[in-house]
Amino acid sequence: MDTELRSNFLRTQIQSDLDQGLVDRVVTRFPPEPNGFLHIGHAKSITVNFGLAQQYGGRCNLRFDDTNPEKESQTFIDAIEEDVRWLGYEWQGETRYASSYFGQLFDWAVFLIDTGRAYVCDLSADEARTYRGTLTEPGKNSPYRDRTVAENRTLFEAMRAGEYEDGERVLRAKIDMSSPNINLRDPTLYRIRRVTHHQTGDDWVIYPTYDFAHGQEDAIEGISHSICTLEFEDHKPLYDWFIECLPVPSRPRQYEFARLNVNYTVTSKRKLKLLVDSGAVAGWDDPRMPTIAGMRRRGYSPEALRHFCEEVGTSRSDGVVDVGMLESAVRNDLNVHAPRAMAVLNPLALELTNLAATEILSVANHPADETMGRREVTLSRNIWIDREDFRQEANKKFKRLVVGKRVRLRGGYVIEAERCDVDVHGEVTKVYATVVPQTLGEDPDDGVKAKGVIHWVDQSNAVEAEIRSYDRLFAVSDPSSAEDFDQVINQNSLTTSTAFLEASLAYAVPEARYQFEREGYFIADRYDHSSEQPVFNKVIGLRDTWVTND
RNA sequence: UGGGGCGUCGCCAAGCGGCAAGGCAGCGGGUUUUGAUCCCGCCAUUCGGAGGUUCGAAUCCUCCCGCCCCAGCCA
Repeated sequence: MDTELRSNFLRTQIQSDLDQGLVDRVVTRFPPEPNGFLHIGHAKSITVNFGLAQQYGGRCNLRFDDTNPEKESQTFIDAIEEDVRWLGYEWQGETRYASSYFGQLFDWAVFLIDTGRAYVCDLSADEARTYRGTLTEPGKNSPYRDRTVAENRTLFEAMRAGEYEDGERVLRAKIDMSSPNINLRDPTLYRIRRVTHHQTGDDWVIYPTYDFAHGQEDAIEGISHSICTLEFEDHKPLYDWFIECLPVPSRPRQYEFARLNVNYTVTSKRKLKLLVDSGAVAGWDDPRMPTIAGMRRRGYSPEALRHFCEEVGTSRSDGVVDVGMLESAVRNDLNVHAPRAMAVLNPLALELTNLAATEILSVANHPADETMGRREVTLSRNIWIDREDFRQEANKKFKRLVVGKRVRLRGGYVIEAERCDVDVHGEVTKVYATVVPQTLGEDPDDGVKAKGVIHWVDQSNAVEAEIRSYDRLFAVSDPSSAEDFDQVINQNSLTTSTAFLEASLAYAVPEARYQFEREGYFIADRYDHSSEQPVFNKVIGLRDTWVTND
């Protein structure tokens, strides 16, 4: 699956910067906060940042933006690193942490104080909000705004030394309380938080805010293009203000793109956490979750995800991508890479009354790729077929087995149904059929061709397996607009059943993907599958254009 | 009613003054031992709207309309 690189504003910008000699090397970074698992929106950001670096021969860093220890943890750091690698990317050098720059950031805060550009403010959070004004009214200066440099230094050192309670004081930039851009109304640079940090332990009781940290982190790492999402555009003047006021080692530039939205799913860490905490799903990596770990367990491949992100494009206009586009990318990849096998999910017994002895058939593992080889499949007198593939009578549109009619057993013979057993409820319990001789690889001599092809599994060595079929987690296209998740969650998003697999599938390893012919794509569960107790997750069904009107 | 963005086919999205790419979905037809795949064809005289500049505008200018973001000591 070749992915054409299409033009977008970021590539145009970078190409221009390179051509004009504004930058000599592209350096990007993927900067997640370790407060949850990565989701499809992050996958987009990852492909954008690592992809750009790759395309232009540059580098991309992985940096944890860990400036708010309250919600962060090592667990998330580990999961995120694994996700990035699994997606197929390797970052430059060691993993970076905003927290490893805390010392430098503190010194720069002092520099701002010394140059009269920052002050310690004693206003409470509520008071500060009042002073900030509103969208249409300017704010008022804090009564602490004109403290002397000396006083500010003393107070800020005392904040660091832990002499004040959480929230008692903050360090703020002195910019413009009447700016129409609220981010410039003396934003907070440091706040007091007596929280043990997952990286720095109890070294600090004050932590820098995102605004004061991010640009400087970029400058320290020599980031040339700091790419983020649209909602940070209003922060750019502040980002630039710090870069210009501080003796930073480089001059990074921020660029913003529209975040990825996909219908029938949510891409908000807060909402995903809600799903996990409420027990609506089994965890962050539940196959129904739009997290990278969830999609991995579901059976989506890194290639499919990368291709999807490229196909969707990167622009500055908000939009909602149809989940069908993601599914298309998944099917596309699986169609090419997944070996075929047979499994019967809804078994109905069928006896081949004229089959004398068990035969061994050679079946191709892929209809269009002979390099995937062939496998041997046994055919015995008793086999399983799918209940949906048999009818006592049907119209001409039905291309499966009907009493008195013929179908071909995939990879095997054409058979003809003679009769069937029916129980007291009218349900078919067993089908009897005969093998039409001389039909291995050729049509019947009598000219009566098979109506279609059905899959089957030999009863004599069938492997029993648990099948977990997934449907979309939400019943509505825009679940994020709902006030209450309970209203929009699809209560039947998981269905478990037992299936019979062809014998060769007993050797499937965890995370191996197959197409169970005519059923869909399946993956051996990463955690629960074993040869003794096979467990397969349904990745996605085959495209189905069959109109059920017969 | 302040500031910042965005509006090109049902959904994404190229295009950057020279006469509307591509993908997804959809619709026809062909091939097929998967109702899959594959193949062929169709699918915006028109770019939120109205004016204007120009030989020529989706691309430039003006006004209007619609949608998104910002008032965390979150990121």
